Amino acid sequence: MAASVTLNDVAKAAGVSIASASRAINGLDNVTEEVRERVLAAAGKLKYVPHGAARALAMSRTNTIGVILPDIYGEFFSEIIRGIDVGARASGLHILVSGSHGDVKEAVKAARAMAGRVDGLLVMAPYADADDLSGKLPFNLPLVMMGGVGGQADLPSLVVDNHSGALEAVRHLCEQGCRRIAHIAGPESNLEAQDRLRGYLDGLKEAGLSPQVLPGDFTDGAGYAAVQTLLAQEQMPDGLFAANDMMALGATLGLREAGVSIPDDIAIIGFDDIPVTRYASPPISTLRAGVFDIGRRSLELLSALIERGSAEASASAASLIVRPELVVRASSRRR
Amino acid sequence: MAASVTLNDVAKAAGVSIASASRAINGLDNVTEEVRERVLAAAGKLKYVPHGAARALAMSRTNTIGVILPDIYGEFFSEIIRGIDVGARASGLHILVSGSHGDVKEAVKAARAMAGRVDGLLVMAPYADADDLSGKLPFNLPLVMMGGVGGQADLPSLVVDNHSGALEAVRHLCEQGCRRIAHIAGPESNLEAQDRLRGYLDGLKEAGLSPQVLPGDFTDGAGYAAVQTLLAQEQMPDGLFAANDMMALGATLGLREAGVSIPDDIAIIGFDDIPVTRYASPPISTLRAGVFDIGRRSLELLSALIERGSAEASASAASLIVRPELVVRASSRRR
DNA sequence: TTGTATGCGTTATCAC
DNA sequence: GTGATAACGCATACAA
Repeated sequence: MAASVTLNDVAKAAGVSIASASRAINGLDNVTEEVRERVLAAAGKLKYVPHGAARALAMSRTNTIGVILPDIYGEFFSEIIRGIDVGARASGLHILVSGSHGDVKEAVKAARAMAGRVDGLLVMAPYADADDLSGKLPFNLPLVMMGGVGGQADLPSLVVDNHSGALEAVRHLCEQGCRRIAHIAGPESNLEAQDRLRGYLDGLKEAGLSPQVLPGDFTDGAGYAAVQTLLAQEQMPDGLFAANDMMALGATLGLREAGVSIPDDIAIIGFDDIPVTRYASPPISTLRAGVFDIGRRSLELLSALIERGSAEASASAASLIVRPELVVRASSRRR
Repeated sequence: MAASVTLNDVAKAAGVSIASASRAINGLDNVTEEVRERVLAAAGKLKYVPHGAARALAMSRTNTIGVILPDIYGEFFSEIIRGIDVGARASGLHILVSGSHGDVKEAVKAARAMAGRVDGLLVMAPYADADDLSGKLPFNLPLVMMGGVGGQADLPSLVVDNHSGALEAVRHLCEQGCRRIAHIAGPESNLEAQDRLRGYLDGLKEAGLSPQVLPGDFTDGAGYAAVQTLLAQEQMPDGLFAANDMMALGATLGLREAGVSIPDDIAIIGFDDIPVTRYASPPISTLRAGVFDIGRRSLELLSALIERGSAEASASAASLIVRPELVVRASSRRR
């Protein structure tokens, strides 16, 4: 059922060999103009469409890259995908996506399913137990890791310097006069969240302040819940650093509901700079990790690896470390 | 380079024929337990991973569906993808995505590239000149159209009743006491936008009001720009219906900047119910098209077509029409 | 320039 | 139960 009319049919209809038909269709120059026209005409009439899998098998080239993300939707991942898409279009590559849903096993399974169907892999797996990946992922396929912790399995990767970003967030809040700075953490098993937490703790130590960490899971609901905890305390913090923007957003919602003024009563800053931060009221300060760029540059890196041909190059490539940039908006600007 | 260790290698290492190796790995029952263990052990040691393209070619089954959207990121499409992803996981299908970037040619090109690599196609192409699709798209592959206009090329499809949704939006604004209701339109070539515009015009006629239509392109920037036009008028409208939520969002931003009160000075309603509408201030009223459900149900429909096997079934399947639901939030609630 | 034949990695149909 | 072997649809080295 799949693809009924084959190159063979076209060749037959045009009265040439299958080889000539192939050449004509692929635009090679060693075919008479007359033959080419006959073949193309036949192909058009029969509505011939090349069979991707067959071509991939014959050429061992798919012009497709596999993308494995924790999820394939939502503000954050959507931006990553946008970056990848832009890069992919530039390189003429298609995208096979898969969500690992926070599970390493799923990620490995997805990668296995992609073998032989992609020319390279772009994977983001910020899981604590991601060491498993190093051994199970590379089916000698070019591979680029996105995010996660630097040097993970010393694969080529693009990582964000989460620690220094968090540090900067804390320093910024201090500069705005905050003295009691709380932190809404990301999932405990998330490596990036861990680094951000460490940065927060180091920042507070540096400033001689005492930390307060609330649990979170990167969702706006968690931000909202954390704020409820805060509101129940005898004393509210005057600064809040959320491990990502969605939680910061949820926090502002809860705070507004409670009539707490932002940034006067409490200054807020998030992390990632997803688009929605600009639409919030007040607009949320954040650390721009360049989510879009992470996607785009990862793809460029991968694309280069693919062109260079060898999967070995993959093992030698250096990791790019992206340093997040402080973006101050109304949620934390006091003067 | 692609996938170096093949089934042949495994068979050789296990000292069996390639046929037995295949059977053992695929869990068929006609193999000795002893052979199976030997094969699995060899496969594990050699890190064998089946070659997707080869398997697809041999089985003419890819367990993958192709998804073609105008774009593969952003609030709206991200929600569609989420729906598709949920359905796909349930059916054990992988997803090959591609953005057509508003161009029919691109969509066709993407579809061609997917032939032989997917078991079915899910396409959204709300373009005015999408008639081309009907002839060029179906490479006798199961196909489901998402959105667009109903009965487009009488392919099985899932469409939103944009006209009735728009009508409802206008009626709602009227009920809130609005007398001068403006509309920010979507792209002229977009079929869904056209229907929403028609619904708006019909609604105004019904209420005996005179329309004002501002051009737009579904981006927040367009909403913002439209508001600037409005602000420059001698008399502002007291109701605003944006053809989608992003434009409504941009409009509220512009209005807030100008110190116009929402909904007291002007009531606002959008269309689609993308997640960000809830985070806006004030939260934006909208028509819930069930973006997520469109994705999920489209996939279910496609999945069923694939199981049923025939591409012909595709031609007989009926179209599902989704009627959007009015969601009233603070941006248009006056009492 | 054109056609023939082989291989890509699997599955599936046979005999054994 | 197991092992040759023929597809699957295409590209290509080689021969003509």
